[in-house]
Amino acid sequence: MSESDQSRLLPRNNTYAQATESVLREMILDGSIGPGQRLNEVTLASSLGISRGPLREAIQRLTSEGLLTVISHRGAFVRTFSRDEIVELYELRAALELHAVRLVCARASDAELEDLDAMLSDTESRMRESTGHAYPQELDFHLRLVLLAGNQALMRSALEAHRQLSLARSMSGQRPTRARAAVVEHGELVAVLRARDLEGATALMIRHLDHSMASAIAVLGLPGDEDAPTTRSDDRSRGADGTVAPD
Amino acid sequence: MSESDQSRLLPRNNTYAQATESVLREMILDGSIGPGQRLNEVTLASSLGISRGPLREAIQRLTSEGLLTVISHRGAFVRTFSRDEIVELYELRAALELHAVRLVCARASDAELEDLDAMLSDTESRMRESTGHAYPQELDFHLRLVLLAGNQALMRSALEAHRQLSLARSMSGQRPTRARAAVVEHGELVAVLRARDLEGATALMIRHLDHSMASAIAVLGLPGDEDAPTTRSDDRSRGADGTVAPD
DNA sequence: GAACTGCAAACTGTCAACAGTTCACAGAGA
DNA sequence: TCTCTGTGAACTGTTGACAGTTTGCAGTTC
Repeated sequence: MSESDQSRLLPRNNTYAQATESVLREMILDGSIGPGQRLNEVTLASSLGISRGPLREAIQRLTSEGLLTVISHRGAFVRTFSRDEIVELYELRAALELHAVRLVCARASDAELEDLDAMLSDTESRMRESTGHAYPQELDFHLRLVLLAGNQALMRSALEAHRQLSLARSMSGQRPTRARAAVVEHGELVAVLRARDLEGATALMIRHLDHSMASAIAVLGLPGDEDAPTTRSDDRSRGADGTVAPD
Repeated sequence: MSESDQSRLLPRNNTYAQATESVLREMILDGSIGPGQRLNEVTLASSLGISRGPLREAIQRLTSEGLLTVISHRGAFVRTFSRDEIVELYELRAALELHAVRLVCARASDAELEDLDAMLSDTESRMRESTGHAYPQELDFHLRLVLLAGNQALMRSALEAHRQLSLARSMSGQRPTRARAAVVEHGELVAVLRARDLEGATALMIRHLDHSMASAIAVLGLPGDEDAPTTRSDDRSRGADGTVAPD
């Protein structure tokens, strides 16, 4: 956990509740608060330098975003995901991103697709010179693709699904293994998109998501159909840098 | 506004905040609080017999559901929709429901599809004997279809999109005009689904959603690409029974 | 008459205290 | 030794009051 929590929260967001929502989301996604862990309202509020009111509002928002689970009179817990829930999220992504592919194929300008391609090459070169597990977290390739579809409602849903999956992946302490393969598949997808080949793009996207899902589930060690991991408090088994498998 | 607001809120939900969320959502969707109208926290809280805390939590939740818009230091407003936003929501529905069609076609049992068909006939007969604008609001045909896909994440997104469109439709005081046509198209869709004709079902769904969107936009009188209607307070132009165009 | 300034009322954002529930542990009983 | 019950600490849900912002209006100036 970075020690900037006590610092001024309001330069960007003009309300403690909004600022707290951002800070909390970050803490959850980067693993500062591990999956299954409970959020103690009075401790957390005082450590953030605010009172429980704005904190509770932030918790409500993150709950409807699917990052927290709150049980009445018992508290808010960082959400954990069963194998089935992860499959469902990938199915949701397929629904959204396959439609995004259709829209992009029909609407995006050549220049926009070229930008996407350039961004991808940039990622690739940065991955080559780094140790391999530094994946740019800023804005995922898939989210950029959805952004190109030019539909805010679609983007919002996609972002939510991605955040949930990012949290789900953080349930394992594993290093990413599929980053390079994913980038290659992204490249293929952009190529067929630039050729306006909708059928090809659709097929590639389906295969890509299947690979990604298989990798995620394997990494999480959830082979069977077992139930959701129960709420284990104090499991802070993740790495310090917060990078998790992309995609 | 029904006068049950002051009555006990907690039989079903065990928290005032949860109960208030349900009550407020209903009030928004049935038009008790018109689109664009502002929610006065102290007035509303006292009329619900609670304090501002739980009310504010409910407001946060409905905001992230897309039914309210809150502006810092100015208040929460029932959301209004521009033409473009409605188009976006229909596009989102297309993404979700076309995928649902694929899943249902592959997974749903014959018995489940038969149930869906029976439900439809029931709706049809009830529509025939009523005056025509009483459409069963309980659970829309499309949502039942998504439910059959057996994916909670998908269902959640679809439900949210439907609620937003339901609110959008309530912006006009018009009676529904397309209910009968919609039911017919639903019947055709179920027929091809029962034949496991994925291509046919997809085509029908696309056409059906296009019709539905065109009707919604026409009814709302938003022909051009004009901006979002600005926040008009005190526009209570809707009918009293809360029924709005289906679909 | 129009535009600007300053003030007051109304309202939202935040806080600290109270109330009700949950949970863990100690002690009694079998 | 094990199970059950009761009690108290810890925590969440709710409340009422305080603080800061917005907004409309009155008064002033040009």
